[in-house]
Amino acid sequence: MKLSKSYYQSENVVDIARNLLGKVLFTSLNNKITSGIISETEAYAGIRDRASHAYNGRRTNRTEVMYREGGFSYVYLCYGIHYLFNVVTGPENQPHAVLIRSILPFNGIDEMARRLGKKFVSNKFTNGPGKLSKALGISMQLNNKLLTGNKIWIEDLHFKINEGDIIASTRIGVGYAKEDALLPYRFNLIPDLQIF
DNA sequence: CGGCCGATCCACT
DNA sequence: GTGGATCGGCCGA
Repeated sequence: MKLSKSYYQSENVVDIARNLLGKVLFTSLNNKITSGIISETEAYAGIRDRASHAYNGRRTNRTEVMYREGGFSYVYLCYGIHYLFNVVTGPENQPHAVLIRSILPFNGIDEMARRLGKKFVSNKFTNGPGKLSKALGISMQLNNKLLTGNKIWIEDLHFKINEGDIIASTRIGVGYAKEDALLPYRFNLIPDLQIF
């Protein structure tokens, strides 16, 4: 059920970003399992992508994990407040990553509501990269973790996604990336898709 | 060092 | 539509 190491190590990060739609992101923290169906992703394509933290081969403590082989988590603090979760993909030394931008709450709804300080959970509480991290309990302690391990992982539960269920568009918040800001590297499930 | 700013979100108006 | 929260990464001196 868990996506395998070889899944993450395939070469084309844009294909992986598209293929991750409909897969299910899990965390298991303090014996609490929570999960959500991935409904929005963005590809960050290595050292040639001006929007990527690894653009032009930038290699720092923060970005080091991006250079590992595919199948590790890359979590970082954004705006001093929000934790953003990425999937590292591709072979070693090719710093590709997929940002998970939105999930549909699936397992552990009550625990997610508790983390969010809400009485209930709906899609709109997990429809942003900072929000879904809060719901799933993702913070820096889940950085640089194997996605084939038992703290954070992704499963294929065989929800069928068709090409027509996917909308491609430009990435959010990367205006600084010049011409690369125009790349169609963002993928959404269509809004009212019936998965079940 | 100092200073700028970000792969965001929410509460305002 | 605007601005504040909040802090670590990054770059240039």
